[in-house]
Amino acid sequence: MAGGARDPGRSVTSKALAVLSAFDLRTPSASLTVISDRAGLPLSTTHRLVAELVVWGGLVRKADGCYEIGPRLWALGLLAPVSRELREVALPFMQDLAATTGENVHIAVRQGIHALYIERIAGTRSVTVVSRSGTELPLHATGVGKVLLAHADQVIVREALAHLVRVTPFTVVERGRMVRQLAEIRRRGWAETAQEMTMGTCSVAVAVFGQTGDVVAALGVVATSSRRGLTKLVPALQLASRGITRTSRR
Amino acid sequence: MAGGARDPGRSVTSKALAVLSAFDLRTPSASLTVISDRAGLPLSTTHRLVAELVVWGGLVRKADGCYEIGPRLWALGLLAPVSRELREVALPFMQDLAATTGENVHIAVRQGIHALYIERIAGTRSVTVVSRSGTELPLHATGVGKVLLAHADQVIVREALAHLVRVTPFTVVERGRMVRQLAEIRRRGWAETAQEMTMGTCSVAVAVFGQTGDVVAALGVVATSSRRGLTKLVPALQLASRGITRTSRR
DNA sequence: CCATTGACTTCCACTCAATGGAAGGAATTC
DNA sequence: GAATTCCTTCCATTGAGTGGAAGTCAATGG
Repeated sequence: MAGGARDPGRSVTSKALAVLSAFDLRTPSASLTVISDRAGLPLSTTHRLVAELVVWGGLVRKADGCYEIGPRLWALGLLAPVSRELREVALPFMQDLAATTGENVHIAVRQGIHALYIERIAGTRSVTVVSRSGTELPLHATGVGKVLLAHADQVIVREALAHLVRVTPFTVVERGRMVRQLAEIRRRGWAETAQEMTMGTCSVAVAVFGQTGDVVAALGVVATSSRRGLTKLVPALQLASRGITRTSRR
Repeated sequence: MAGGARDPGRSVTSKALAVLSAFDLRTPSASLTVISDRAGLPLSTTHRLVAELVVWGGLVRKADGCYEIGPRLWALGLLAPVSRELREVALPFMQDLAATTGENVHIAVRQGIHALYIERIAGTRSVTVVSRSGTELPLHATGVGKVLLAHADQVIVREALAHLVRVTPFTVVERGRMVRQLAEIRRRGWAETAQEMTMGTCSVAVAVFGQTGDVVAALGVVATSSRRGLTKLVPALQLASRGITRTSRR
């Protein structure tokens, strides 16, 4: 009866990965039907793939029947260089920054034309923030993003300048102005934003260099303070950035 | 010619997962040949699977040709409950503990008969520690492990008591003594170890409760101090534990 | 300079593992 | 108790996956 009406051109692996892709920040937990919908796969196929992922430990079935990402996949993700090399080294310095400044501290790397947030440490003044580990935000509207863009390849810069999406009324969407800002960031060594991503919050950020002198990440502080107040934190950020560089790749 | 000599009884998915399983803490980066060896798959099959994983973003190829876990897999792992619910909530409390006590703070959950370390915060006195996020250590030889075991199901306790492996000369390997220690831990609300996992380091730990009153994790401090000194930190640990419970599941 | 080695990539005819519609359960709602 | 929702199992069909072999490329060394 069945069997014939396959979905040609799609590998088993791609289907298994589609199942995993069904999970994201807004859908960290999903029922079989939801997974099947989101992955665009027949229910029976999804059922089989999910079962295999559960046996392996990549997914876990909760009491209510919904599936979640399992510890095995979590532990595997920790092996990624962003976690194992960057986060591991940067965390103590970020803690010190958060403790002494009282503000939220971020570290991010560039992923295409987005800033990928690796870690966030909440300061004591704890502003509510949009970013979380794993979040991607546009390069042009965030402090860390501007730093990463200022040190990116020309191809990336051109790509990013072509997508200056307006997020708030203060987002810089004029190419010429952004180009001038990027030059300024390279010159003075730090970037700033004022309500360009979220209304009511400002940020400053500096580059984190690898042992070879290339920019591997950006370290930033986000707060509700005025720009003036945040600018004072630049020396502390630069100190932490140097510490991270010195500590990495022992 | 070929084609016939398959490896029957093994699904494509299981092979793809075997490729991922080739990566671990000791092998966070591997060449195609190494992956093929570790996964027990023919080179050409490995090649195809790896290529698909790279396209998806689960693996990344470095300049030297070796593969590493990619950002996509890392971000996916962050969706696991241990990270999204527990770590996210516990981190600020752990930071405070590390800042005020100056010692290394750990949080771990039980995974079978092992303590799975979720996060470690280095104190200012920074002892070198064995644990890292994602590490699994025996329940009976660690402070957090003993807490988790003391509140575990009888089936688990029996299983764990059957595997009291000696790690150091001070590891508790006598069943009767361990049973008495577990009862004591339940009674007074905290566990301690003295050089039972690593020579020269001691630890104390307390349970972290979920909203329903069940033990979901264990919070501990590891240091080179004497047991006497560490015991003083129990109230601080208990305070942090309560804070974590209160903050979770808003 | 060419032989050798090792690591990776591509090729292709064969075949069995994957397929997915349908039917059967189980639990919940109306 | 009928309808609905969600999950699980079944099975004949077939094309996606297979892996040995041959080809490519770079590095080593005689």
